[in-house]
Amino acid sequence: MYDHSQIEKKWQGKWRADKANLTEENPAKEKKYVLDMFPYPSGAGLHAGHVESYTATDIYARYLRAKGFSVLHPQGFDAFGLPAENYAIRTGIHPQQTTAEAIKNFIAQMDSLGLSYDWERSINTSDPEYYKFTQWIFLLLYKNGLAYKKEAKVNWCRSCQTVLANEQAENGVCERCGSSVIQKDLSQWFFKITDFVEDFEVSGQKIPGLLRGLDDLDWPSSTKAAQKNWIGRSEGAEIEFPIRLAGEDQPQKIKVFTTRLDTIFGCTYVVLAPEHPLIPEFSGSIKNFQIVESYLNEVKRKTDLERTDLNKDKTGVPLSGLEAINPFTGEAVQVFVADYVLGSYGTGAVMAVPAHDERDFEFAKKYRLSVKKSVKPLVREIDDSDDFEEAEENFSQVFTEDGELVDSGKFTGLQSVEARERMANWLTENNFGRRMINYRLRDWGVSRQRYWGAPIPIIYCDYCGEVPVPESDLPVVLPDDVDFRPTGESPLRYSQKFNKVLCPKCGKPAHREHDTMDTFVCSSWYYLRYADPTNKDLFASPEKLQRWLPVDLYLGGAEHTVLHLLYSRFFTKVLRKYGHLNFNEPFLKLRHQGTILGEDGNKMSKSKGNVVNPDELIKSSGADALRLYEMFLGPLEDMKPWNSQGIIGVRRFLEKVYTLAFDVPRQDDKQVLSLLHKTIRKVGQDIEEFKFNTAISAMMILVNEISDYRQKNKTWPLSLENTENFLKIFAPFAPHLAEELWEYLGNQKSIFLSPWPQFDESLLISESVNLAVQINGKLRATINLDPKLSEAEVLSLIKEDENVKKWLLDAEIVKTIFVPGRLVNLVLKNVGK
RNA sequence: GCCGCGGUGGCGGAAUUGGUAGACGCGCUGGACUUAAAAUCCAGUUGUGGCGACACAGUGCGGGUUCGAUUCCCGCCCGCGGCACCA
Repeated sequence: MYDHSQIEKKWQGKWRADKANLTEENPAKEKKYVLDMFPYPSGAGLHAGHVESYTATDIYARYLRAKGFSVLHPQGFDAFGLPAENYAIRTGIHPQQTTAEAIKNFIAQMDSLGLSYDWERSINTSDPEYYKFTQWIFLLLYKNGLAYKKEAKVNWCRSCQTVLANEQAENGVCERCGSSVIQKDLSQWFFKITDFVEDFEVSGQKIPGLLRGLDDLDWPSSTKAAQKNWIGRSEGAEIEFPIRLAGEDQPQKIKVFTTRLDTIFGCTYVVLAPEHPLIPEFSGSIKNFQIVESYLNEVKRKTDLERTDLNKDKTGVPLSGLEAINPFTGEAVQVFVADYVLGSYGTGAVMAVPAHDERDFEFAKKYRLSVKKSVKPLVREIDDSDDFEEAEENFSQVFTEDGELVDSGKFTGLQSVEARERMANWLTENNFGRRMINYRLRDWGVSRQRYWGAPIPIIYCDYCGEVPVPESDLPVVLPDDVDFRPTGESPLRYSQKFNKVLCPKCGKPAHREHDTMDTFVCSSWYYLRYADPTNKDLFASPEKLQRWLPVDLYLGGAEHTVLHLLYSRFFTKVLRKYGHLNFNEPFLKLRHQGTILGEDGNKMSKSKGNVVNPDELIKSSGADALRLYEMFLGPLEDMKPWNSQGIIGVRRFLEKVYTLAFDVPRQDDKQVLSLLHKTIRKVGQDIEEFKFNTAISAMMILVNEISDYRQKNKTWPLSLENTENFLKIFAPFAPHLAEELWEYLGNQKSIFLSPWPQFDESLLISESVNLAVQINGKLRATINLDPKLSEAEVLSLIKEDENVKKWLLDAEIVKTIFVPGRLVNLVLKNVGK
C-alpha cells in the first residue's frame, strides 16, 4: 500500500535533520538563481496558485542541482502592508504578531509540499535587520537627488484613510476597498524613476535604461509590452504660443506638446487643463472669470472615475479675452479650459486640431468651433477605388492618420513624416519651441500615512530643516506604542518614543518624518538580500552579489507585470549607477504562472465557495500527488480551471510507480530501454522549457509500457541501474516517493545528491517505425518497417500493400514525396478511373 | 480605440515547429472480478454511414500558398489580459 502521509512525513523530517536544502557554496560549480516572487504572509495561508508556481520552481531547481549547478533557491516574506494593519485596527492584535504567525504557517505548509527552500536564507521585510537597508537605499536615493519631497495632488482613499499610488487607484477606484478615490494635496516623497527611462552612463559605459533594457530580457512579450505601454514614450514637439490678452501682447507663453506637429495649420483653438498655472495668473483679467472659476470647482468635485469617463460629453469654457498666436500662421485663436486635457501629462495644454483629432473634433462640434483641414489622405499607388472613396468619406469627418499636407503654407504637399521633421527644425530656428519626448510614467510616490511599513529615515529640525538620518543610526525602528485607529495621518505621529529625537546636525530637539514607505519599496530589492541575508553592514557584500546575481529564473503572477517588476528594475539601475552592482537587469528570465480558476471556471474566491485548500489535498492525496496534479493540469503559463476529479489520474500513476518498482527479477528489455532513454531526453527538455505537463505525460507512457510488459512477462524490464535512472527523472516532480523507492533499492545517500542521467543517442533510434502512406495528401495506409530502408525499397514494399494497390489501379504516379522514417506521399493522376 | 495572447473531442490538454490531428489524463460505455458496491484490470470512446474492411467530413469562419496546413499568408468573427481623453 502506498501510504503517502507516512512516506512524506518521514522524508520531510529527514531532509530537515540533514539540512538537505542548504545552498551549496561551491565556487567550482556554475551558479543558478531560481526565485519565486515572495508571498505576502496572509492569514489565509497558501492557495492553489502558490502551489503551482512554487512546485514549478522546485522542479526546476532540483533539476538544475542534478545537472551540476550550485543553485540558490530561497523564499521569504513580503511582510509589511495594509491587510495586517487593517486586521490590527479591527482586533487590536499587533501586526507583528499576526505576521509572525502567518509566516510560521506558510513555512509549515511549504515544507509539507516538499519544497526545497533554503530557510536559513529566508528574509522578512518587516524585520529591522532587513528594513535597515530599505532605509539605506532611501538615503542613497536622497543623497543623489532621486528622492524628493513635493506638495502634490495624491489619490486619497477616504475609507482606507491613506494615499494610494496611481497604480493602486486604477480608474479612480481604490485597489483595496473599491471605494472611489478623491484628490488631496499632501506633502509627499517621490522617487525619480523617470530619470532612468533612457540609457545612462557609468564611467563612460552606456547602460540601458528602463525602456531599452527590456530588449535584452527573456520575458513574456506581453509583459514587455505592458511595461513599454506603462512608460508610454512619445516623440513630438513642444510649441510656444505667444499670448494676447484683451488685444495686448503678454510676456507669457502657452507651451503645448504635440506628436502631430504636421497638423498645426489646422489648429483652431488652444486648450488648458483646469490645473494649468496660467489660469490663476490671469484671474483678474479674464472677463468671464466667475464662470471659469465655477467650472474649475465643478471639475475639482469630480472623482477620477467621473473625469476619465470616456462616454460622457466633453465640457469646457472659453477664457474670454485670451488668445493664443499660432507661430506658424501668426493667426490668433481662442483659448479654452477643459478637463479633457490632463494637467499631469505633457505641458498641461494642447493645440486643438479638430480636423485631425477625435477628441478635439468632439469638443469643437459641441461648442461649434471651426474645423480646418490640413492633412489629406494619400492616394494609394494601386488605386483601389473602394478604399479611396472610404478615405474621402473619412476626410469629411476626422482624419487622424498621416497623409499629405494641404493649406499649410510652405509645408504644403509634404508628407506627414517629413513635414514633422522640417517643421520641428523651423520651430527651433525661429525660437518657437523644440523637439520633445514625453512619458506617461510619473515619478513614484512612496509616502504612506500608515504604521505597518518601513519608516522614512528623515528628521525635520526647526533650524536645519530636512535632515537625513545618519547611516550609523539606521535602522529607524518602528515603535510599539501606537494606536492603529486611522486618523488620516500616520499613527507614528502620536508615538512618544518615535518622535523624541535630536537633530543629527545641530543636536536640538527635532521630530521624525512619520510617514512610512510603500511596500513596493521593500520588495524592490529583496532578491539582492538573499545573496547575503545576514550581513549587518551592507545590503549584500560585493562578493556574494558577484556569486549569485542576477536572478536566472524569476517566476510569479502576471499581476506584478508593471509595478513590482518596473520598480525592481529601477532600483537595480540606481544601484548600478552608484557603483553598488555591476549588472544592468535583475531578472534575466521571467515567467508567469497562469491563474488557476475554480472548478466552475470563475476566479477562486471565498464568496463563490470554489476555493481549493492545499492542506486538505496534501492530507487526502499527498503532497506528491498535489504537485504532480497541478503540473499536469496544463501549460504553466495558461489560465486553467481546477478539476477535482483530475487528481485521481496522477494518484493512480504514483500508485503504479510505487507497486512496480518492487518487482524482481530485473533485466533490460530493448524496447523498454529505448523508451526510457527517449523519456530521459524528453523530461529534461520539457523541464528546461517549463512544459511540465508533457514531461509527466511522457513518464506515464513509460510506466504504462513497463506495467504492460510486467503483466505479460512477469519480470521487470529494466536493470537496477536503469530503474534508478527512471527514479532520478521522476524525483524533481515527486520527491518523497522517489526518495522512498531510491532507499528501497538500497541507496544510502539521498537521490538528490545523484546526477541527472545521460541519455544514449544510439538507443533512441527505433528498429521499426510506422510509416504513413499518403495518396494525394490523404492517409491511406500505415506500414511498419525499418526506418533505414531506401526510398526505392520502401516504394516497392508500399506497392504490395492491399490498401495502397486499389488506389493505384488506372492511375499514374506523377510525383513521389519521401520523408525517411515518416511518410510517403504518392501524387496520382486519374485516381480511380 | 491601441498593445499583447489565444480559439483543437463531453472536459484539461498533445502534435518532433509544414509531414499519420486528438498523445497523456479525467469522464463516459461495455466486459472481468464481487452476493453487491467500491477499488482494480481488460476493451472502446471526434462526428456521420456501414456487421465489417473501409469511406466521407473535421483543429472559430472565408479565401490563398503547397504533393501535404492545427502549423505559413490575406480578410473576418469570438474570448482573455494590459493600457486608455497621454494630445
